[in-house]
Amino acid sequence: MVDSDLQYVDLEEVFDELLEICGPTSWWPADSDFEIVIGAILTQNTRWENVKSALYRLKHARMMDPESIAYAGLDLAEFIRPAGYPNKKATYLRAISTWVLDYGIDEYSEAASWNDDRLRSSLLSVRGVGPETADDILLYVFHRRVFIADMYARRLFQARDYDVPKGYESFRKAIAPAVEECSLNSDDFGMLHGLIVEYGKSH
DNA sequence: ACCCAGGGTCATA
DNA sequence: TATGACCATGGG
Repeated sequence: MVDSDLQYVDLEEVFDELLEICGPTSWWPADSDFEIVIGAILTQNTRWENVKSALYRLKHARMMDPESIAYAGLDLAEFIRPAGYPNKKATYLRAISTWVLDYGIDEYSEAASWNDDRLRSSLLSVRGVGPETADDILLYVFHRRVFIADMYARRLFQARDYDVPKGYESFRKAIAPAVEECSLNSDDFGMLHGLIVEYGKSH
């Protein structure tokens, strides 16, 4: 049998199916948009339980704001150590926090006025922000209609005999027509990603 | 002890 | 363009 083409995936059907199985999920769990940005960096190749510990330590140290992190010293690495790669991620957190100070993340910010492509490429220019992290921020902070083409989504569609191209960007490009076509809004896509991850964890 | 998680960078070919 | 080494902690 020839594998099905991702461009014809019915994402609404997938959404309804997973919602039926898993029930509603609340993604992205956070107290603020800035915390989502920080969490998106910290969770790279890292379990969420470890990230929660690091986020708690930052909040407890009153550092959960762009100024504190952008100008933090060597101790920043110690606060986030539970999330792994402390030296790398401390550098990344300073970089994205500087970006936030420059362009903003609230609805009246300069960044919010950019279209999806410009916003995405600007995020990708930040050290430590790759395609998946950029999409996390586009979806959960800027509320754009974005499909997170991560490993969980890959496994889901591979299990359904779809031909999923290698690499994040190739996968994303292949499913882009289905994202365009479907009637899911930004909040739906946010829930969809949560459902795909929760479903993936339990299978 | 071994494997991997809600990835990305950089050097190399 | 596409691999591979590297980054680091905690849970199974």
